Amino acid sequence: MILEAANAEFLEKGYDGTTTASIAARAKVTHAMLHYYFQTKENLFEMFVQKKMALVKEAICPPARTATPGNLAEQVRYIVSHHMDFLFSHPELPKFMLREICFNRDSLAMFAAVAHQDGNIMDVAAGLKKAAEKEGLSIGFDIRTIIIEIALFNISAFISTDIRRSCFGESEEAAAAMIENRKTENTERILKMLGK
Amino acid sequence: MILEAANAEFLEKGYDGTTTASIAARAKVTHAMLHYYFQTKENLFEMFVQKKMALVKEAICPPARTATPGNLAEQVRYIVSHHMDFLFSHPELPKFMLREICFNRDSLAMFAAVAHQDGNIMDVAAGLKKAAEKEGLSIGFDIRTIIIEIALFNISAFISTDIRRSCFGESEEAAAAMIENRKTENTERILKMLGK
DNA sequence: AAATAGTTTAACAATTTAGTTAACAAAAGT
DNA sequence: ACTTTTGTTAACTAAATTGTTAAACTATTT
Repeated sequence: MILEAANAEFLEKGYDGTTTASIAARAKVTHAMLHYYFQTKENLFEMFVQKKMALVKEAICPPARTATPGNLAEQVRYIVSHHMDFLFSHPELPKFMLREICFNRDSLAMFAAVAHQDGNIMDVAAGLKKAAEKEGLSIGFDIRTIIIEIALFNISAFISTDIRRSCFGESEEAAAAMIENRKTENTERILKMLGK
Repeated sequence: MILEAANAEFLEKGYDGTTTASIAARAKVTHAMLHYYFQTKENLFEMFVQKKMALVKEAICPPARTATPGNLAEQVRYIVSHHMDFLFSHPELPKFMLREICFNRDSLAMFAAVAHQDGNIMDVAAGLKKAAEKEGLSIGFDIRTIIIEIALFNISAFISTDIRRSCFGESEEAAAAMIENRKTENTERILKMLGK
C-alpha cells in the first residue's frame, strides 16, 4: 500500500530524503500510479504528518475514564504511564516529533495549534491544575508547560534506550525494565515541579 | 565564508534539504568556486559534522580542573552545570544532535566511536563511578548510561524552552531562570539514579 | 456485447542538482 | 619579462526527480 510505503520512507529519510520513486518502489507500483492516486509528494507528506499528529494527540490525552480522576499524584501517574505505554507501542513517534521540531517547517506552530484547538489536551492540562489547587498548591507558571515536560521526559527515556541499544547493545528486557522504572521517576519529578 | 554558509544551511535544512548552490549563494560565491575549494557536498558535510562532533565532545568533558574533583555530588553538579552552560552558548547543538540521531546515517555509531575512542569522555564516566563507589554506592549498570542521561536531560531542558517560547512566547529571562533551575533538578535526579 | 469508468504502463517533459570544463585573470616565482 | 600556479567565471553535462500524458488494459454496468 502506497500510504504505508510513504510512511516508512518519510520516517526513515525525511521529506527531502524521500523520492516519489522510492515510495513507489517500496509499494511496488510505478511512480505514475503514485501520482495518479495522490497527485503530489507534498500531498502524501501532509497525510503522513496529519496521521502522526493525530497519534501525538492521542498519546497525550489519556482515554476518558469512567472512574473519577483521583488526586494529583494519581492523575500524573496515569498520564505519564499512558503516554509511556503509547510510545512503547508506537516507537516511531519520538523520532517523528523530534525530527519535526528540529526541521521546523512550522511544525512547532502546528503542534501548538493542534494542542490549543483540541479541547482534550487543554482539558488534561486544566484537570491537572485543578487537582493541584485542590491540594493547596499554587502553580506559578503556564500549566501547559507540564504537558510539554511530561512529553519530553518520556521521549527522552525512549531516545536513551535507543542510544544504549545502539552504543552498547543493551537487551530488550533491560530496556523495558528501564522504561517501567521511568514511569515512576518521571511521575515523581513532575509532581515535584508542581510543588509536591 | 563558505564553511560558515554551509554550517548555517546544513543546520537549517539538513543534508538533503541543502544544495551546493544555496550554500554558494549564502557565501556569495559561484557554486563552481565552492566545488573548486571543497570538491563535493559530502566533503563539506563531513567537515560540518566533524566540527559539531568536536563541540559535542567538548560539551560533555568538563575542562581539567586543578583542584581535586571533589565528592560525587560536586562532580555531577559540575558536569551538569558545565554542559548546560556549554549548550547555552551553543544553542544549535541540541538541534544538531537530535537531528543526527533521528536521521541516523550511522550517527549513533559515530557518537559511540567518538565517545569510546576519546579518553576524556571515558575518564569522566570512570571518575563518576570511582566517586560513587568511594561513597559505598554500587553501580548496577553501565556507567556510560549516566553520561547519556545527563546529555538528554540537559538537552530536554533546551528543547522545552524552545517549545515554550515558540508556543506561548515565554520570555528570555524566564527561560534562563528555568535553565538555571534545571541544573539543580537534573543534578539531583542523576544523583538519585546513582543511588544517592 | 457495447459502453463506460477506473486502473496501469511506458514514454516523455521540465526542472533541479552535483559536478566539470575551458577560458580567462591575478599573483607569485624564476 | 615570462612562466607557473592559483583563483574566478560562465557555460555546460549528466543524472535525478517531480509530474504529465496518451494509450492500453480491466472490471463493471447496461
